[in-house]
Amino acid sequence: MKNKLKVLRAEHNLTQEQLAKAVEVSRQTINAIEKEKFDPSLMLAIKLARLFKTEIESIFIYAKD
Amino acid sequence: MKNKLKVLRAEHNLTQEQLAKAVEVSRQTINAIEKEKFDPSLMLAIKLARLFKTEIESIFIYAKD
DNA sequence: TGATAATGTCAAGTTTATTTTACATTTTTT
DNA sequence: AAAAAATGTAAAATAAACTTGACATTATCA
Repeated sequence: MKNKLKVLRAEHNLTQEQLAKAVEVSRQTINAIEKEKFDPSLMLAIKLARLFKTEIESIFIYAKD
Repeated sequence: MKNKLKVLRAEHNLTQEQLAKAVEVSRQTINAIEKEKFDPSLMLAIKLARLFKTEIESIFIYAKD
């Protein structure tokens, strides 16, 4: 699954640390998601979408097969 | 986190087994999510929203605090 | 009513998300 | 250029999602 977190974060002028705090996870979690080491939980995805006032699907792009 | 899976599944006339197959998880996973034992992964949530042609947020409702 | 399908649930195991700690590298600021 | 801030990364531990298999209960149907 691909994602646009890094771009969104840049657009909003946030550090990984600040974003992490805003959605209540560790900085390493944000980093790992940006680096696409793993996908966020549904709850974290919802929090991120809310924060950036956008759709989950426009942040996290999953193309089937 | 609350969800409307059971209702959606009923509206679409699907058994847990059929739904499980459609989104490629086990029947027990569907059952556990309906019973709110745990939340789906982001990928599974996306698949379910696609299948039911609706928004993730209208299936899975997370109220903060 | 008796058979069959559907659902609920449990245990044990695997995989994935997330944490903490720690340190190295890169970027920004003074 | 030196200091400080931000990012990348890794290991070890924990928690959560998910699997398979098995069985019990409930609903549907012939």
